[in-house]
Amino acid sequence: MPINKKGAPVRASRPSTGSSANAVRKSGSVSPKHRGYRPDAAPAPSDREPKKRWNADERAARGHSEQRPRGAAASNSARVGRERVERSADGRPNWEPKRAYDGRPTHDARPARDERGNRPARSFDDRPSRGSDARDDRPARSYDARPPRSYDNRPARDDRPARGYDRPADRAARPAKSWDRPQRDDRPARSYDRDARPARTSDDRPARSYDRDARPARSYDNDRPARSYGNDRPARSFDDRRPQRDDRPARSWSDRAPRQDAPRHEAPRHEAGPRPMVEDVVLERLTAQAVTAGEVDGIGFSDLGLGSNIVRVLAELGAATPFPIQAATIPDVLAGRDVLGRGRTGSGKTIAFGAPLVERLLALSAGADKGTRREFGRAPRALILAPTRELALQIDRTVQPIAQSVGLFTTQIYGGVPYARQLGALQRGVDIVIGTPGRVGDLAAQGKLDLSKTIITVLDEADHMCELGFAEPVQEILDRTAQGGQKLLFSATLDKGVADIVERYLVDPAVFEVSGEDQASSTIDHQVLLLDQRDKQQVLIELASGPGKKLVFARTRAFAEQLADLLDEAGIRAESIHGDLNQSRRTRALEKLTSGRVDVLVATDVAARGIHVDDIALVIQADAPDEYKAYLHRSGRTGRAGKEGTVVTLVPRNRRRRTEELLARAEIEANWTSVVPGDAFIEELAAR
DNA sequence: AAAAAAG
Repeated sequence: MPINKKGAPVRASRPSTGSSANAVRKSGSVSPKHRGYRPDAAPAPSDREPKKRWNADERAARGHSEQRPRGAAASNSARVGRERVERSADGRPNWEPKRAYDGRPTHDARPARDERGNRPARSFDDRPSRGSDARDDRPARSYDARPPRSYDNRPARDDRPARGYDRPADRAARPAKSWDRPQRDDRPARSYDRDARPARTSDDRPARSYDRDARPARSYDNDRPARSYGNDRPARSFDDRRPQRDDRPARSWSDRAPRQDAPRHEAPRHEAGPRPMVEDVVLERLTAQAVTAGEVDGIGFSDLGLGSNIVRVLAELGAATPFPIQAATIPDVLAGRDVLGRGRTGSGKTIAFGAPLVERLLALSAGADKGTRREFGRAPRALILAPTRELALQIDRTVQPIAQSVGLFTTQIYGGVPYARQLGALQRGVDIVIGTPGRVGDLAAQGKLDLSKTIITVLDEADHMCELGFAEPVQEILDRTAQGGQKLLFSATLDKGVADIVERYLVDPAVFEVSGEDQASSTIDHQVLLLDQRDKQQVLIELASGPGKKLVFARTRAFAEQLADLLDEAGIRAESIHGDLNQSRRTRALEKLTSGRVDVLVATDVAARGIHVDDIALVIQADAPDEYKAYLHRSGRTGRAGKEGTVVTLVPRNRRRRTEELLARAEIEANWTSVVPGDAFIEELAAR
């Protein structure tokens, strides 16, 4: 297996130069007969023998440098790194025709990468100044095989009527009416309806309108009386809540279900369809118990019921006093209740479930089986599932020290890495497993991971974990955990998408969110730049050229890769992270951003959720996301823990409408600006 | 249609 089937074509073919004809290239462009065949890029494809492309003899015959590793290492590196791509002597990938770079320095000018693929630190002096003054005398750059274009021979922009996107009044005048879409009723019934449940059709629901005004007001403001489910429960206070629990009328998810004033959550979901409108209505029941920031003033973690060891570790982790979502959920988690928690991105959800989970495990083992607590080969008693490996790792970094402080052990179980180490840890025995659904389910099915003693299960990014590709493996895993075990579901965008899981696995869950934590109160400034599609890459370069850490989102792996090259080529050190990279590359890319060795990370949505990197001041969406939740999560990589942040979304004019709708659904007020490359406003954003 | 998650 010389080359990984999935990753290699893209990787191996990727000129590290963000080059022209690359724009449309992806693995699909490989002809079945010619692995790596590049009709549009290769100088003379016909002179290249299929299957011998990576053959050493041929390479030598073609006079290429011989740096490419052999054997297994070769195939691996071909997949792994853009720096491993074959280059001819001038540093240009061997398939790439010589191109005029308009006088810009080419690869020849860049220092060679060392053995590990790193280039020596770049000095900012040896590359062309990218100041705005210098920009004009640089010829326009073309990245996708278009003829070079100068801004001067385009139709003069100034002649066009001014666009009003940056005028608030303009936007205010536009009613949010664009999403009262009619098509719901003729869509097909949901495919994963279970037999046990009656088939649902949209007909038994009141017609849903997406018109904001027609919907029952959804507000998380403090000025609305706390929602109660038909009973006048006394206001919650942290001191007297526990004893009162028994007096409360039983509140169960299911018997609250047929509410008339809210749309039923069982709207059919559709694998195909013009747009996933269904996911847009936030589950209203989640507003059940709102905690305000003021409510938790003066409360410490120990007041919430956490032990001194844990409190000390939390302080070391930088959490001296609980955030609202933590204050809200910790007591109920400790009490053994199922909990649904919604807290804005960066609001401290990991500690909200991690700390009480450890404390509760400790409490549960304090009794009879104290002696067996560290028994060799013991089965884990808690499981935390996350949608990406990076997130699982990150959760472990928070939970592990907390667990360690009370003598409990965690281990990470996720894919993309060898089994041995994970199996070894499981054989020794662990208390808390943190992982991703694939490998966890794999090991569980193999009998290597015994979940039957798992009495606490956490779904982080729970709404995502309940979506199409995840729901099934997640449910299989949940089915293996201990009957009646405690379930904790957390997400910044927790919505009705979790209803199936909740109905099936949760009992009388406590539902929390933090009131006032909506987008309006966020510390994130949302900017939308309307531009010509063909200007996107240049504008991206200008945006990314400022100081500070930036996270760039692209919609596909190929485009993420391409943009990383583009930025690299433009003299901006950039890494990419996406699912086509092997785990060590992914980890390294993220680590490079965290450590500041690169300022720019170009990512697919693999990095959209949960990933915390300190001090990302700017999130750039080279592609707007498809879904409003993705927007919220992506933008939530900045503005964390109350810090300021800016999100810039690049929107081609033909996607304007769609983006407007998306932002409206996300309840985000963005500032729209029409730009062309070189605009001072871009520079201003880049400088933030 | 894409991305993620097992290999």
